[in-house]
Amino acid sequence: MDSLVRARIDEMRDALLNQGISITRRRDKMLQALASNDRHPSVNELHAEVRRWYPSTSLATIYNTIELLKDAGQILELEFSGAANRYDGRRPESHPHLICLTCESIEDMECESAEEDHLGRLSENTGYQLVRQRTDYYGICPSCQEATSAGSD
Amino acid sequence: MDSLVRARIDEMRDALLNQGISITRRRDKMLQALASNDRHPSVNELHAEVRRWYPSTSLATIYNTIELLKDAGQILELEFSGAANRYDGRRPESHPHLICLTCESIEDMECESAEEDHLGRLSENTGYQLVRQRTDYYGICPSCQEATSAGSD
DNA sequence: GGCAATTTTGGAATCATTCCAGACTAGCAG
DNA sequence: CTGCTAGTCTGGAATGATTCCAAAATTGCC
Repeated sequence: MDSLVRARIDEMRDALLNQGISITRRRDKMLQALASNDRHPSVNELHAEVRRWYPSTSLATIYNTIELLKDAGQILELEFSGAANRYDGRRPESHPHLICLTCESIEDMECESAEEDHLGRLSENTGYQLVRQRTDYYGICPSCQEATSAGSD
Repeated sequence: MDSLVRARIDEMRDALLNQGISITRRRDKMLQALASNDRHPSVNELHAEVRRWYPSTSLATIYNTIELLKDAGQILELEFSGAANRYDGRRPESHPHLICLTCESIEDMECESAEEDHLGRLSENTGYQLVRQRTDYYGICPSCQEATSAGSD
């Protein structure tokens, strides 16, 4: 297993332990699923993954664990109204995403800037106590563009 | 009525007419509600407003009109999973918002930069055909901060 | 082994949104 | 004025993600 993945799992685990939350077997599998999946999985995908090891796992447990991780600041939730929410457990801090309107894939956008304490500065300018940010770019991903142009001629 | 509001209504109306969509009385009221409300109303609020004039108006009509406006590029939809979506009919192009986690208010963020053809440039960099962007800042608005500190001492 | 606290389950409840079939309306032709 | 047609609107049912809840299961500890 990738050492970065392992490090990330430990980070999540420690954060939960620090809040007095025990790492049960299901929760452990869920951390693994989150740390090793860069596709920004939905609750259903996480459920399916954990179920591969513990088939009796209920959806409620997945939702419950996500709640714990949110409280611990260890997961980023991308909300959608028409579709299921998606989760980023690899990089829990605010960062921009590229979202394909066709295949619903989501990937992290590499972003040079990320100036230091961006939220802090904006908080001063706006008077808000800002705690997080959401930035998403919506469009058609390269592979869906190909698929479309291939079919059209 | 504010002339900017009136101009915005005409803009939406023309956009719909250009697509062969007629402006019925309910739709007209809805355009007025959207153009004159800067609080980023939810479907329920729009429904209540249109109902003041046409009490038989059903929710489906509101959703339907929103769909028409989205297709015409005349409304910005802010999706949320736990709460109702919110709409910005005054500035349909992508722009950042300040969202209060306590009172759920949403306001436009004035933003100096907005460099020319930002999406176009990012499209080249990423390979995506980007069509819109979502940027939201989440925090506690000034008046909720006051309310909290007032109650705590 | 037994107790107490926590975790998990499964199903019901909630709620925004979508879907749909039938009722309605506006505008036009005769 | 009457009837026709296309488009609009209604009300309620269906959908689906999420939340809630009480009971069952599990865990850690004495």
